[in-house]
Amino acid sequence: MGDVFKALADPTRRTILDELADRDDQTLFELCSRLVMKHQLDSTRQAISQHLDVLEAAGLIEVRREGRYKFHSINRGPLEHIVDRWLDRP
Amino acid sequence: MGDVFKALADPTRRTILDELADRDDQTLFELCSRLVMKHQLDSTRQAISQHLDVLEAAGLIEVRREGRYKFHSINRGPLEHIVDRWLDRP
DNA sequence: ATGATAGGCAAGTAGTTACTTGCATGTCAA
DNA sequence: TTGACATGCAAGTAACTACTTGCCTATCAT
Repeated sequence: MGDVFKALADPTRRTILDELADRDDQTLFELCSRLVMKHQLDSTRQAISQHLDVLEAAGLIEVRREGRYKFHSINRGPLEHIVDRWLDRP
Repeated sequence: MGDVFKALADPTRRTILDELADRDDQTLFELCSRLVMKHQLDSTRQAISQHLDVLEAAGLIEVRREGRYKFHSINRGPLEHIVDRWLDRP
């Protein structure tokens, strides 16, 4: 199991989460083009793919295969209470 | 201004925040000994000092000088809403 | 003043991380 | 089956990060 904080440490990965929060169930190519268009990112497909691996290992995204496509969705679970250890809220 | 997520990416820094959440207003030496005692950490003074610099740059701790002492306290402000961009809660 | 204490500065090192590069696998449409 | 498309794998590189090491400054008690 990957480290959620380490996964969030990279700005590109946070932008990927932004994009997936806006639109679920995107393929790698979809993500790449939308990251270029909307977020002014110009990473290669392989770079994005590796970021997705890190995010998946941290449990921050979930994956669904269908034929040659692989759809990625955000999983907000790990985000819910990661900072609660330092906060005094219920 | 430092990156809050990057500051949180290191386990030692998170432990430092744990310790400061438990007891505010600690000097560097106090922190070092308590990290050894309570958290099984054995980092050097310089290592801890550099971690404190990162945490301060990220706004996660605040500092108060008094003579030759420097007191460190946790600042929970930056922690409050860092994940809200991906969550749909009020 | 002198020594002890608390902390600061900075260069160097080992390990990690993001990214690239090139090729391979798997799926589908024609 | 063939070619195009979507993704996977893996070795290499450049930059970064945590940590060390050695010395320096500042404050205080005696």
